[in-house]
Amino acid sequence: MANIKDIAKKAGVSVTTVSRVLNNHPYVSEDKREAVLRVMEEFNYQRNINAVHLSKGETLLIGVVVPFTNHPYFGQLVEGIANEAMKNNYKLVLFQTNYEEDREIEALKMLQHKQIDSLIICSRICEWDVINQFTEYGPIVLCEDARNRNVSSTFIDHYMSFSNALEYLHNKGHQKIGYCIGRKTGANSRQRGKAYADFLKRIDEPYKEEFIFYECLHFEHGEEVVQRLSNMDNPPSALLVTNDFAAAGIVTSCRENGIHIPDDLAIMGFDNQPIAKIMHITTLEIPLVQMGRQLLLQAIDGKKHTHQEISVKLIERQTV
Amino acid sequence: MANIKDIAKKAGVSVTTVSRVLNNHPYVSEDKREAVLRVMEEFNYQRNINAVHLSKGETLLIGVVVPFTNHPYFGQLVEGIANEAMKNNYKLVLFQTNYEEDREIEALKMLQHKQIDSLIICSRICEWDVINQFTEYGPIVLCEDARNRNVSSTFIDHYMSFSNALEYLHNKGHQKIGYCIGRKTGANSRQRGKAYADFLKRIDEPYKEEFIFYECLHFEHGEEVVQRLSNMDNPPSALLVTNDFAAAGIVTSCRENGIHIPDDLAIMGFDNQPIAKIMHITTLEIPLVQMGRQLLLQAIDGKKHTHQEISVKLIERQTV
DNA sequence: CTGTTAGCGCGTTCAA
DNA sequence: TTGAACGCGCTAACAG
Repeated sequence: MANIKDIAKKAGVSVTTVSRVLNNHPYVSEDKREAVLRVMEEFNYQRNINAVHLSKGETLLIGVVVPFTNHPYFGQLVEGIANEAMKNNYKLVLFQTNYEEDREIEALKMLQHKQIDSLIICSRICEWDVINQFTEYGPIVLCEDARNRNVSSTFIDHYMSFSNALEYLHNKGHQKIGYCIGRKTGANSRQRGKAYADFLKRIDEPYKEEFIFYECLHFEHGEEVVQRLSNMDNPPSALLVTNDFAAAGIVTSCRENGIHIPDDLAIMGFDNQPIAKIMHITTLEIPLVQMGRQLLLQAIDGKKHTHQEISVKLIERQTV
Repeated sequence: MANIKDIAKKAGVSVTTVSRVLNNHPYVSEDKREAVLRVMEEFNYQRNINAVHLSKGETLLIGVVVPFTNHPYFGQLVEGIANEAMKNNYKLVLFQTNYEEDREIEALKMLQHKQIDSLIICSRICEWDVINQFTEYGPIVLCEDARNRNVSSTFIDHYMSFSNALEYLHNKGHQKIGYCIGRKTGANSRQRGKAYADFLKRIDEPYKEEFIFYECLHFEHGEEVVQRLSNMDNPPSALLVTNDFAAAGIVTSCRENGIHIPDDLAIMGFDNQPIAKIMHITTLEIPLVQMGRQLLLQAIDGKKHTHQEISVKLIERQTV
């Protein structure tokens, strides 16, 4: 493939001049510019981006770390990131980690090696000391409260949201409340767990491990939850479900099993995905697409570390 | 940041030797290797990947074009691609196109400019003449029957599958059959449309435009379908729904509206997503994750163009 | 086993 | 306005 030197020779100018027309610099006479352009056309010239990257030290690539691609929560988040990336002429490198720490480290290393300009971590398994080792190499943006850290972040106050949701259920007359969540650990999950424990103390209810359902990520997991619920002597009368699809699965499964919602069991979802509307699920709206946008903007800003709290909204429907 | 030359100087060897230990080449004495490693440690040496890319002419990056990230069909496909990419030490650059041709062209141009080694197009809006302009720059892999083209492909025989599915419904006693699909055009959609038209001719039924439902992508679209169905004087008695989530939405919406499945309306889904199992939806299994794997392997093979047909399997459950 | 050297393709300073 | 020359950091052919 022809390179800048070939073009220069053929057009009878220096590589510098070619480079100038390539980058729309001033100080190139119109005739030379045209000559260069003509030769480029003739040779079907393609500039080698990697050489540009090497020369400039940036790639216009931004890494995005997600545990799973195939999940509506991350799907919406990535959608927001992708849209904003497009607008700003950045491309995304997707890291699907399955919550394996090595995959996250790979992503961090790509930042270190300058193959990506910055890194957005939508959810992580690795500890802070790991991330801290890489903050010097480029902007890192988290999707969790990281205000006291050396990175940027866009986040929800999960402690507060969860507390409010629990309070809401309590005000509706529920005393025995359980919750379904994706995973046990994780910054956001821990916040929610703490909110739950504190809430129980406040209303003077005992903490029951069996009222918490983990690995609740997809629609199909609703069935397992209802299964377990049916086998309980003293099941919760309300469930906070941190994902609308899982909530929809629970609602569907309840119908099949003759469990009436909200009378027998109240369900409160999270995210306000479209499915929640169709199935009339009361939910806490989290503007994921907008959060994605924000994450990307922080990633390309990179100036200093910023932190943006996003607020949630209760959407009352018919499952509570 | 220290570079290979600094390391060489400090370690008292040549850059070549440093490069050799960097790439695990043989022919490096143990003491020199150790000396180099020690200096690297000391300087916290980071190799500049872009320089490697420039030198080698490859990036270990593979582009993936999808219309939407946030869709279970593409979610599963990308999951398969991502898993296989991980195994082979490739990373993915994600292009979310929203079916805008310009976005697809951007991806093709990144191939042309060698920022990615090859490109997987999961679904496209652009015409073949556009793609043909880029085949010379690197392997392009499509997720549709492209056997007579200058690319590789992994595909389903959608004409055959759709025909079989229609035949199955017909054998179950259905004469008035409609279908729901994502979009009007697109290679796969056209194949299905043709199968549908041919089938109607075969059973001597008139082609009714109102029996076809477009833009049926998500769970929530099921509601609209059922809405339209309810307003028909002479609605179809069976529906082929090319997406299990949309099928699930239809099933759910039917329940709410007192339409009994399968007696009033038979539903046949596609993909065999987990939701289909939970909701007992009869469906055509499409091994998307496996297809994703295959797509990636074709992308990194690149030797010559290969074409792989994937077969589907009917999963009988309770909605037909 | 080791080092010299010539690229890879482009950006950019500096002098003209 | 222009171009020579150097630098970006690394790989690999070749010579020793």
